[in-house]
Amino acid sequence: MKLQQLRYALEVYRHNLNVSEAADALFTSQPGISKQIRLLEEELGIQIFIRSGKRVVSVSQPGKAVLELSERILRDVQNIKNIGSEFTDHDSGSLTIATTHTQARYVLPRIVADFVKRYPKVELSIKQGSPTAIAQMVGSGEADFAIATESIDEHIELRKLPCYEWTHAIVVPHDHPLLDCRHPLSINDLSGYPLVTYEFAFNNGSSIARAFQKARIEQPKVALSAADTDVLKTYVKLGLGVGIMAKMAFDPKNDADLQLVDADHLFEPSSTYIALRPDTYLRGYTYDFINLFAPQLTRERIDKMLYMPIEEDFSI
Amino acid sequence: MKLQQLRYALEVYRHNLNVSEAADALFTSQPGISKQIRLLEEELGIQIFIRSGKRVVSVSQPGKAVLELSERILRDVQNIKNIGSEFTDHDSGSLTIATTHTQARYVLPRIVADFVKRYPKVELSIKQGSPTAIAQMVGSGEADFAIATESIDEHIELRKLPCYEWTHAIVVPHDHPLLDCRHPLSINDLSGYPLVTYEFAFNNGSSIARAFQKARIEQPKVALSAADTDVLKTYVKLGLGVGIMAKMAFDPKNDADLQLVDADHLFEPSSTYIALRPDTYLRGYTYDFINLFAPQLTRERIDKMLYMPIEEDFSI
DNA sequence: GCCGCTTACGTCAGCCGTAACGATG
DNA sequence: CATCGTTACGGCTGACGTAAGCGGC
Repeated sequence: MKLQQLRYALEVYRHNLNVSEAADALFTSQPGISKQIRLLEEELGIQIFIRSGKRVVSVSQPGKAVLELSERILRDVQNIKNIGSEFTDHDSGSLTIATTHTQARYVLPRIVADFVKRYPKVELSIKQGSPTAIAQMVGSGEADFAIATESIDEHIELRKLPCYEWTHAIVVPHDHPLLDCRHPLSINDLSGYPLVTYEFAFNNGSSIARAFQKARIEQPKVALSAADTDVLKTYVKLGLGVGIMAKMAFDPKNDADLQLVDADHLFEPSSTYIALRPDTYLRGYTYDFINLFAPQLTRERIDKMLYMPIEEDFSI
Repeated sequence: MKLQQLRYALEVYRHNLNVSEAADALFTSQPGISKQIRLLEEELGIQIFIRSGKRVVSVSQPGKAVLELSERILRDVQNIKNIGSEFTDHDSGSLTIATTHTQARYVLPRIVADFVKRYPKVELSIKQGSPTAIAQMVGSGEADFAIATESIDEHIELRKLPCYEWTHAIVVPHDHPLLDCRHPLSINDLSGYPLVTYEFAFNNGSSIARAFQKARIEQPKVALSAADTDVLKTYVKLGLGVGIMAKMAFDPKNDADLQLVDADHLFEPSSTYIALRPDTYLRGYTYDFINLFAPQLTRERIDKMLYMPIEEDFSI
């Protein structure tokens, strides 16, 4: 068994079982791929792929298991290579962060500025996506870690490091009737108006969803569900409704035509997490980035959280 | 990077950093090993081993990390090969069980008899050892799983599947004064006599230790601490003291010169676990063995326990 | 001087790429 | 007939074994 063979099989799998395409992606010849995969199958005594005539049409049941293990093996190979780079050239390499819009737009910029100053040789790339998408990016190794404010898909085994808490706020145009309200706002005050908020705001486990559930308002009227805060603010400015957004995303300068109303008492604070695979070798600068982002997360604390033996409790 | 190179490096490490010995063990030439390791080091840009002159004297810090990952990679490679065997020849292969004396002597025999009848082609081997030793055997992949009654070293990440509960009992010779006791036995009754019990009986977390602690007897007099029940019974027969042993290890036929006294009310029941690495591919017959041992552990339940996403809770 | 690792070199397996062939829809 | 995979074959890299060299204890 050769590492190449595993790599080839995986690449075919990732290219919808198209061998030629996989060959192109790996900058090698198509017959080479075919042959090595057949050799691997021969060695194992099983078919990884199911062929119809000469075409590869699906993955066999044992093939799935083989591909899964191959993935882990190749990830570990990458980990070993990372160890090398870490010690030869400890301040160059790459770092890929998957995150949501709010973080990328309102929180990360100053962190990133610090980071690139300290590590100019690190290729930093930030991938933006939905909470689900970023969890998958980390799960597949496409990103080194995710910064997520929303609950993360639970079926992938990721470690979550809590970073900080933040709160939601209400925004409205200056002439909005909600501002005439003389008492502290309640959820019921809000529910009279159409809402403008994040598309995942009413996901299970979200503090916004919980607040409305507690007030027994099952189906608040949502005028617009935005993927990001900029869109959200734009439509609030247009008078489409009352905005519920992360308070930290309010910018007094650019949002002068909006009025911020505190809502700390309406919604429980949310947590921002860093989520990463427990089985990756972290470069020194990765620890530093996390530390810049959340100062309480020192290298020691991160290691402890990542490698801490797992407590379990199975009842018979 | 080649799998061989990782294999070579690991083998050298396992043979006390002796390259020639590793070469012998792998049935290859010594220069080959040297060269491949150097090539690997060159590719990674780090020294895995530290050399003094021409001798390999220790493992570098990054080398430790590399070896650890290599170990996992090679385990996964073995897993892939196991998948192959499972589908080509699903009732032959090998199964290695690490366990303690009591299990091997009093519980496993009838299970093993059933198993070998069902799977005559499986090479079954049972390794006996102390609780710590068997945990290490599983951790290192030397054994497929452990059957343990005692608490297991926590720092290795093993999954524990509860199998059954059992209780301790008291044994004494027929003429022992303890038998004159007219009321139900208490811990205090016991403490008047020297004890004969297992050497790990007063380990932390043991139900025997807890029972004595609860009765405020810190240092019971232990006449003999035995590694296994047979030794224990032998010395109780000699009148050395009062035996505390697993009730299931009492054999009315062979132990006719001993008197069994129930002690269910004195010691909490203990649990027997099967402990295994969560990252191994289990052969069909392995599931069957576990199921023979603990009928409630069906393949589905085992899978669920092994692959269940892990709940975590880290506070800031 | 013996043990243990490295260097040097010849041999050969096996990986890869090109080209021709075959099957499928 | 166009697309996709297999078979056939030659070139070449690189892994391995043998033999010789050399630094430590």
